[in-house]
Amino acid sequence: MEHTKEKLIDAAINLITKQGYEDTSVASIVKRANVAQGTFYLYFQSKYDMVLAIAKRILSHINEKVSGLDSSHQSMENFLYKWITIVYEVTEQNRDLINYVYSKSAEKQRFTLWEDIYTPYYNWLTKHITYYQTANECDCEFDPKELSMFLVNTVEQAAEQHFLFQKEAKDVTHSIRFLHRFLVKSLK
Amino acid sequence: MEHTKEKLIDAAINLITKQGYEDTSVASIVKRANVAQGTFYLYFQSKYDMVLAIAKRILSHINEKVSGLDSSHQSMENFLYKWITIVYEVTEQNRDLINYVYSKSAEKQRFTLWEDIYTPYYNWLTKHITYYQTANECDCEFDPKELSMFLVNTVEQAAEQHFLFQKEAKDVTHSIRFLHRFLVKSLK
Amino acid sequence: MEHTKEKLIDAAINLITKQGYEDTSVASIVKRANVAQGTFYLYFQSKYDMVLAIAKRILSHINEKVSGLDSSHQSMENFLYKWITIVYEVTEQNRDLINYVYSKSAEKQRFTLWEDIYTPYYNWLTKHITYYQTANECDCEFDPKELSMFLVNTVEQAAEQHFLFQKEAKDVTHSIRFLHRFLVKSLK
Amino acid sequence: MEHTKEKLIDAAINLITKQGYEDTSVASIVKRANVAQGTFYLYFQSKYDMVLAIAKRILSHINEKVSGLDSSHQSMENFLYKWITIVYEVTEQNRDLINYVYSKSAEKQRFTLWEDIYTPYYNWLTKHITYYQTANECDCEFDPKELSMFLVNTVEQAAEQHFLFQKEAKDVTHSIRFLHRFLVKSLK
DNA sequence: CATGAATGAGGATTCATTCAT
DNA sequence: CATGAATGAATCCTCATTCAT
Repeated sequence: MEHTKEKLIDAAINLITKQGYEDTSVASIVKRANVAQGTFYLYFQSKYDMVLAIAKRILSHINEKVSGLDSSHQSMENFLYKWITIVYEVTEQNRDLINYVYSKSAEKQRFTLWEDIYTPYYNWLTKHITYYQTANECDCEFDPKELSMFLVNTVEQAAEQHFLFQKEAKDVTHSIRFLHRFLVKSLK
Repeated sequence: MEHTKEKLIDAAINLITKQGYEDTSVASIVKRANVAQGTFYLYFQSKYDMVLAIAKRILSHINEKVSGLDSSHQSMENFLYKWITIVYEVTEQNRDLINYVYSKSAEKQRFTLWEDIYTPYYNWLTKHITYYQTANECDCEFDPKELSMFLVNTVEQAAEQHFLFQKEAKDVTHSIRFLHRFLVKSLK
Repeated sequence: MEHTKEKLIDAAINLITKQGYEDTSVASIVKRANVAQGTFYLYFQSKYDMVLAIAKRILSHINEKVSGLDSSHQSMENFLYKWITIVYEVTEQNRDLINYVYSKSAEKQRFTLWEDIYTPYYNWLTKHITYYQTANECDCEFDPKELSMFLVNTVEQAAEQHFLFQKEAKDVTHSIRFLHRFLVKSLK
Repeated sequence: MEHTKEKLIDAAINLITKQGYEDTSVASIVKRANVAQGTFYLYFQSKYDMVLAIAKRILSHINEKVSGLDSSHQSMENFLYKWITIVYEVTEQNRDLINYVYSKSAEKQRFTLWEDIYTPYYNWLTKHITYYQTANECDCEFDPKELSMFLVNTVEQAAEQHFLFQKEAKDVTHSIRFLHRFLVKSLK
């Protein structure tokens, strides 16, 4: 038995993924979740508030998957490859959602919130990059924090691009290898 | 005396840049342009149709700036630096607009239009990359077309990221240099 | 305390009867019903959808009145006279509405709906005509179904005509008698 | 070379016949007539004014066709058959237009105009009915004027009905014969 | 916790009509 | 006679949110 809040989030993710945020009404979300209109506001202060909840869930999803990755037991190349693969997986599942959250984040007022959510992710990568720099597997001239942000954005962007244009029919593996090779060359 | 269509586009860019697409009503656009509500539909079939007009204008703006760049008279490193600088400039001016157009392009139905608009840009870069590969200034193992798309997206994404987080107060030059160094390492 | 949907239908009938369908805005309907604009769409999918609801109500109104008529207990002449009288009564009450529904029914796409609504009425009359043909009170050479449709339309049309031109000031009884005599002569 | 006014009327009839009056914009009429928007108001005071012009044209069309019919040279049965046939022809050509004009006539303010237009038609039929009553071919107990109006409306209504429901696929001749037989029985 | 009817401001779009050229 | 850009009120409809039960 699922909790009502979970049902709402699931319904929302499902619909937003299909139709985008603006085209997904609260009415359609509650309908899909099989609860009453008013119930929505028992769990979220507003429609936007719900997006934050979703963003948190996605990020925790990423964190979960990513927490298995450990720099101390493998080369940077391997680490990178595994991480890229994970990002592609998560992106495929949350494509439009991520897309929306990005675009919405441009609204200055709410921007800080989004930043807060992403910061742990950046920190996680920074930690590992620092490790590889210490281990001399990664070019030390890059600032680890700057590099982390750049990498997170670039990999996500490449993944989005891949799934958006997927009619090009190049398979995921090809796309991942291209990206991996490109990044490794720079990082070494 | 400006033409009415131009007045409308100017007003729209102005407002969308400030508030985003969804939060900019046709009413506010015509008000800012000082024309009647109906006049809008003399020049655009719909609100969405206008975004396309704007997108075309931005792209032609980019094309204009970029057409001065020539691979035959300079090294790849220089070429890349100048191109990145241009992208940063244009992005600063059209930040939220570009952001919106991206997010909207995720809607599959309208996707082709967007692709049509971007294709010449990809082609332009592909041409120059091929040149540098021939001249042995660029790693030949990358597929030029794939590489072009990746670079366009990555550079735009980096620029957007920079201006979005600009409170970090790192100056543009720093950000551009970081990106340039990263890309050059891979491409060589 | 009246149900909201009834309030809306009442307001709509009232206004459409006075001003016609196209000149009656949803805004004026909700204003007259004393509910909010959005409430309208809680009960009808569209303005047109409402007309169907009204049409159904009128037809059920007719059916109610007409269901008391029974061919087995009276001559065809009496039956016809009573039926005509009922049609005149209902027409007087719903004149412009009926008029509108007819004209709108000309739109092919929505035509079937209208047909569905009217069919039971045709069937009802067909049944009684068949009875009178069997009883040899009605000319058997007419196809009962064809005749029913013709009669329904002719009687309604005559009633409409009467109330439209009523400044001619001929009284209803006169008009009904004329029609009755004309039809009876043919049917026998 | 057609006169501009004629071009406009032709375009209007064409479009209204296809889509109905309310769904036919002045813009679409002038477009089809290949003239400028403003030109429309050189020939008609308003959109409604144009409908009157059209109504006149249809009626004169009917008059033209009908003027060939003469009661003195043929039996009432023949006369009636020929007249009904003409009404069916004209109705087929002007179906939706007639439909609209009827429904619009319900608006009281403009009603007189429409009556004025139809009166000559009623008079024409009244004249011939009187003739046949004198010649003892037609039941003298019917008031000729009342009868004329009834017949005009009934025949037009039957014709409209026929073409509206034409999927029933009964051919025109069948429908005309049914009507003819019905009316003749009464009139004799 | 849950309901769902009601709200009403706000949105995009249409269109008959005008008027300066 | 003809043009066609401009008008702006009016229309239908949507939707996030509230609140009495």
